[in-house]
Amino acid sequence: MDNCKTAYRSHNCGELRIENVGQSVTLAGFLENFREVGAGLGFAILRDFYGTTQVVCETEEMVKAFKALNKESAVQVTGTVRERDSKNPKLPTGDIEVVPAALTVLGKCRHNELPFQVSRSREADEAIRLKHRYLDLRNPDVKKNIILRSQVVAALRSAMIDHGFMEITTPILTASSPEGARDYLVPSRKHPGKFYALPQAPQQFKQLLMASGFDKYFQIAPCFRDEDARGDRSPGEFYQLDMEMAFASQEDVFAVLEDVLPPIFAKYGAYDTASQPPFLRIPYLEAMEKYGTDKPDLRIDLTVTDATELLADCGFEPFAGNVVKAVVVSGFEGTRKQIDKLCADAEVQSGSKAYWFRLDENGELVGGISKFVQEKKDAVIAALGLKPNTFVGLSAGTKGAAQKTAGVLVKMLGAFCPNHFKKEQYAFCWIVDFPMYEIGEESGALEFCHNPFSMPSGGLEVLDKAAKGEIDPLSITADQYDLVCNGVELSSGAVRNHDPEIMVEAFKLVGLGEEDVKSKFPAMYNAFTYGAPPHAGIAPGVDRMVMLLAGEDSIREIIPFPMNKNAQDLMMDAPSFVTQAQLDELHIAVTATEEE
RNA sequence: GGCGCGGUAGUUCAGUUGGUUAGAACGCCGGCCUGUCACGCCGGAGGUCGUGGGUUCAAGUCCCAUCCGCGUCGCCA
Repeated sequence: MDNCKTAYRSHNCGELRIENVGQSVTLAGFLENFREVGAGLGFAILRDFYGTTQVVCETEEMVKAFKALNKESAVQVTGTVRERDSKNPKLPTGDIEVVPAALTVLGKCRHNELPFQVSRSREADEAIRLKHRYLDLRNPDVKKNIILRSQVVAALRSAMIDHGFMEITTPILTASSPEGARDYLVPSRKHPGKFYALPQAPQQFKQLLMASGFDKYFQIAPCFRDEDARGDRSPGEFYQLDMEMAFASQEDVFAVLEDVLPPIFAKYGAYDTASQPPFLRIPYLEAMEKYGTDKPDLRIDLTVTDATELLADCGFEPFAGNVVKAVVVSGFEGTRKQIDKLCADAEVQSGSKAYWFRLDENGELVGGISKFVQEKKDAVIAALGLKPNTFVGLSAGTKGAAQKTAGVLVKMLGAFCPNHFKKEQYAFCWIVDFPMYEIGEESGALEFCHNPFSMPSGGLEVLDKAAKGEIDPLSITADQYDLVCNGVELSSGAVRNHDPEIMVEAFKLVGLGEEDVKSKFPAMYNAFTYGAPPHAGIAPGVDRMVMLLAGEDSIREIIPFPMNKNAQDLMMDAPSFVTQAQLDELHIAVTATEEE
C-alpha cells in the first residue's frame, strides 16, 4: 500500500493491523454506521476508499457525538489503535479498533433519510441510483467495477506502449460524415447554419495518421453515436481501444491483440482462463451456418445442423418450402414447461417461432412436432445422430431467419444445459472473410455490407470482374474481421482500402462514383492520392471488455456516470433546455419542445 | 417506433372474486441495553397506491388514455 498520509489523516481506513496497536492515528472517512450497544458504549464504522475501520466509543459524551451525526457524514477521528476484545476475522482491520480522543465533522450529511442504504444500493431502483450516483458509488461493491475499469485501461495502455504503439488524441469536434450511425451535432457560432459532429469513431483520423507516416497508433478513444441503448450498449458515448498499423496486414493486427488481451483477461477477469493464441478463426458464412450468428459463444458446444432436405416436406406446414435448421442437444433434462418457456423466449428474441421434438429414454419420438417427424424416424435419427434422451430444437423460414432463430436456440439451450456450457472461461474467436456487399433489405439494391473503408480481397482485379459481370459482387469478401468473446462482439476491424482507384471502383459497384468518394471522404481521398501505406487496424470496445471481465450483465455497472436507457443523465439533468440568448448566439430556432 | 414486464411508505416488496382503518422488512425518530460487527429488545412517525378520466353503492384492485422505468426487436459503417 502506498503512503496514504494527507493533511487530514495519518492512515487510511483499510490499513491498520495488529502491528499498529498503541499508535496515535488520525483517520478520515464517511460514517457508515453507528451501533450503540449500551449506555456509554457504541461502535462507529468509518469507511474510505481503502476500507473500513471500527471506532469504539466508551464515553457517553463520544457516543452522543456520533449519534448526533447522520450516516454518510464525512468525519475525522483522532485516537489510539487498540487490540479488540472480540475480533472479527471477516475484516482485514478486524483485529483492531480506534479509541477516539477527538471527532471532527468535515462534511455533514444533511439527510437523515438517504435515497437508499449505501451498502445495499445495488438493490435500489436504477433511476434512483443514477440520480444519486455519488452515493451509489460509495458502495464498495459498486465502486469495484470502476476500479477494475481503471486498472484494465491502464493495463491496455501499458501493453500497447510495450508493443511499440503511440497514443495520439484525435479531434472531438469534427465533421459529420456519412457513416452508419446517427451523429451528435454541435452548432457552430462562427458559421451560421453549419455544424460540427462528435466522432462516431476516430476511423478517418487514424487512417490519416497512417497517411501521415505514423506507424503504430492507438487511443483509448471516446466515440459518440446517437442510437438507442441495449443492455450491453450505452446510449450516446462509449470508449474503444482504437488501433491502427501501417505497412501491416490482418495477421499483424491479430498477432498484437492475441498477445495483448489474454494476459489481461486472465489477470483481471472473473474467470481465470482465457483462450491462448492463435484464436480460432471462423469465416463469416461458416459462423452463420454452424452457429446461426456472427458472434458465437464458443463456451457452448452446440451447433446448428441444416435439416431442410430432411424435414421441409415432412407435412408440418411451417416447414414447407422453407429452410429448416436443427439444434441437437444430447443428455437433455428439461420439463415440458421449461421447453415451452425456452421456445417462447427464443421467439421473442429472434422474431420467429421455434419448434421441437425429443427422442425419449426409450428411443421414441415424443413431444412438440414429433408426429410430423414420425414417418421419417429412422432417417432423422441417422441424419441428426440422435441418441435416447436428446432434444431437437428447430427453426424454419428464409435462410437468414432460420439461422437467426437457430442461433438464439443454441444460446438459450447452452445456458440451460450445464453439460453443454463451460461457463468459467473467456473463449475468443475471430470471424473473418465478411462479405463486402449485400442486398439492402429496404432498397433491394447492392450496398456496402459493413463499411466502405475495407479492402476487398483481391483488390482492383476482383472489382473489375464484378463490374464486367464475370463474378457475383455478393461473392466478394473484405479483409475485415470481428473479435468475439463469449458471444459478445468485442471489436470490428479491417485491412483498409488505401488506394483511391480501388475506392472509386468499390463505390461504383453500389452505384456511386468518384465524385461521391471525394465528397463523402474528401480528406482521406486526397491524402491517399499522395501515396498511402497499406494499413490495418481494429478497435475493441473498452466498456464491453470491462463488462466481460467484471461479469456484469448491464453496461451501466461499469461506467462511472452512466446515462439511462433514454440517453438522459438523471444526476446532471442532461439533456436540458438552454437560454434563448444561447440559442440566438448559435443561430438556432427550436421548432418542437418536449413537455417538462 | 413495435412488443413484454413494472410503477403502492425514504428503500425493496406483499396486497385474494372490487368491500372495515392499505401491510411487512430494512431505513428514520424515541426509549432500554457495557463487546457489537446485518447488534438485540420495546414503542412511534411515515402513503396523492405514477397521472388524468370512466364503470360501480364501493376502485390500490376493473376499463380507457397518458407519463415514467427496465428488458427486447427495429437501429447501432
